[in-house]
Amino acid sequence: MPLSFEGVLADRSTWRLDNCSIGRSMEAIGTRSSMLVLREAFYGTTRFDDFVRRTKIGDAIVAARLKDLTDIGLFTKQPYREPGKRTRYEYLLTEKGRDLFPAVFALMQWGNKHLQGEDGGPLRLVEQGTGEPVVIGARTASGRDVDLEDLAIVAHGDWAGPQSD
Amino acid sequence: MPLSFEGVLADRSTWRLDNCSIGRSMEAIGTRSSMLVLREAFYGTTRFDDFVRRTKIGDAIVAARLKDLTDIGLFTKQPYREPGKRTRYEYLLTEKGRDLFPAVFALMQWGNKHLQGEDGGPLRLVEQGTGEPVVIGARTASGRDVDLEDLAIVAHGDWAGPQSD
DNA sequence: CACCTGACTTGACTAAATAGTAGTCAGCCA
DNA sequence: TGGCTGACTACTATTTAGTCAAGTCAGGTG
Repeated sequence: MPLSFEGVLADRSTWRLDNCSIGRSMEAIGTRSSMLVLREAFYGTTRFDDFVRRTKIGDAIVAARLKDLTDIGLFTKQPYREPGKRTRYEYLLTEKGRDLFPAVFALMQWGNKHLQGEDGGPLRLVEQGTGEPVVIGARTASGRDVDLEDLAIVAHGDWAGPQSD
Repeated sequence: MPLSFEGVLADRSTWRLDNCSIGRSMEAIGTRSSMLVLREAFYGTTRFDDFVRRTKIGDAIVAARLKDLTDIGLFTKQPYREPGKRTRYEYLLTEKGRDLFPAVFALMQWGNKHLQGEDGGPLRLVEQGTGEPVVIGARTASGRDVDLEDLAIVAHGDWAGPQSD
């Protein structure tokens, strides 16, 4: 059995979650187009036409996504001006947006391993400078790797009591 | 600027991806219901009615998701038999399914930090036994933490040449 | 000042995900 | 053997995502 529950959560039959962070995250950013826009932003793209060209998503959807993601605080709009052009806006990741990088690259890592051919997909994450391969995974604050079997879930905050239904 | 590109990828204007692993992953599992079913599976749920009860998703959708996810190889169906009942099937995560745990818990971690109130959501990941907090993030093979600014992308496999359009 | 361009916006439509309800069907039990 | 239960399957409706084409509009250029 993967993963264990500790404390009041130990008996899985006595509680159920209705404000699950995974569900909320998926509601906020759980579409292909959101993820591709975020991918591009992590790749350094900031301008509308670059998002459109590099994601191959239509301009209407890119515009809608940038608006949504800006509304929920993943991007900020900064005015910029190219000589001889009028003022436009570029879309810069906020901390909230940047904090998504483990999620986005975990999907890339999984896709590389399981949805591509033998070669494992076109792109790899490495550390800048050293070129060492980079892996997205779980570890403790003190730096130990943790795999699924060694994970546990604990209740946190005021939501500490099980409630059944 | 977050993240850098190395080698042939250095000039972002000369290439574009059309077999991106992030896009493929989202096509395979990029729905709220898939993620919630996977969450439950990581929590140890294996049986149909438990998935239905614990996710609050309707039985029709759970059945569809379990079928999809089994078809693409994230679950296997194993027959089981309770005394006095007929044979049913339980849904067990395959390696391909288990490999998604960084992606799923990265979403949880992000949601805890950015989509919940002050308390940061109801559940926390810790290491079994020690109770140490667990974080999903990037690190090198040799165990060093890497953050976004120190990441780089390199081309891999036969897809090594830029192609523009 | 008419024209053009880039960055969106709008609208019409298709496709996919989700919700809710109503079957189906294998087999245990009376 | 006829009903009951649990695990699905099928159907309809609604909502959301995505495609495509056309329209808007600020402002710089000829």
